[in-house]
Amino acid sequence: MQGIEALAQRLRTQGGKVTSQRMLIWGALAGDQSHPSAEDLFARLKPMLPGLSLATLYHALNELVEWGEVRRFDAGDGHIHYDPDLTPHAELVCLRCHAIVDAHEVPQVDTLPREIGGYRILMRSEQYYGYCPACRAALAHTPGALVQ
Amino acid sequence: MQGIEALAQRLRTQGGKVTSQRMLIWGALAGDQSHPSAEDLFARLKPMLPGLSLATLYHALNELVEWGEVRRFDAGDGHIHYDPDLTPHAELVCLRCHAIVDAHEVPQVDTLPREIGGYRILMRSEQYYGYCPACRAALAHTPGALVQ
DNA sequence: TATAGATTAGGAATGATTATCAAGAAAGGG
DNA sequence: CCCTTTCTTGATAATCATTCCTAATCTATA
Repeated sequence: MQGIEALAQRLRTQGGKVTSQRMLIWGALAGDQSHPSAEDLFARLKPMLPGLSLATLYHALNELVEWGEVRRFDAGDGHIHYDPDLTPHAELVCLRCHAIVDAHEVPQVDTLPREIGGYRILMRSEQYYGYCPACRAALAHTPGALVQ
Repeated sequence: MQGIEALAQRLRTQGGKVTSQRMLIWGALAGDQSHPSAEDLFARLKPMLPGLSLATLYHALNELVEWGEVRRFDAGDGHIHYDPDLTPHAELVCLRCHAIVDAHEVPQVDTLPREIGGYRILMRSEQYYGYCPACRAALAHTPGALVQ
């Protein structure tokens, strides 16, 4: 039920306007598994929307997040990352190099509570923080016991 | 086992130095449930450490995060928030006003896998995004169906 | 106490994100 | 289909959290 049509529908319902920018931004994000940053998306969109402004992109992304269409999260690298995948899944984030990978190994309950503590819940986010294989190897040569 | 003594111990083990700044920063954060930002902490520390530099605070916080002593996360308000509570718990984050509350209602497994997908896991983070009671009320007057 | 190396303070620099506002589209009613 | 209203966009300036840089200071160790 989440096609570009449904998004347009939800936009109109809320009094928002369906513009080519919004549709293309959403289209560029939909199905993406790479957790892109705003700049990643900007570079990707530039060819098909040469006049696009960064401000417009940020604005549209913030709206998508606030409407519960897209999730944003912090990997510790100074960039905000966006993820259109709202199905239950966890991410692995490296504390050292900030690499991000989806963790499909982690079991998930696929029912999201409608409400918790008075909050109306729309999305859920789960991250596991640690050291990626490469950084583990790099840290192994360190005297300390950071990585057992 | 997590006193200020234990932290000093771990610092020394890794070849790091135990400084009053680090101890006070960690002390100001320990036991805090308010998910403070760097600026919150700076204001709190200034009285007891007048010469403290923001750069030092940021540096210390980044170290604490990288060492797995403290968790950082993004509430969407343009600030990084820090949480010293590494026990399994979820947070509720408002997509509109960015209020953050611990969600003790959400059941947790209290065993953290040592490793997932090659990553050495140190911490876990779980957030539920939606609208807080106040924002739900505010949005109820909106024509759209954002909050059913 | 002397030395080596890590850490800090301070301020300048960086750079991602937002604000501003005039110009340009969409929605909706006639 | 035209008009009006309202929302959205683009361009650039502004913001402001965070990081960088360097000399001075402190910790650990002998």
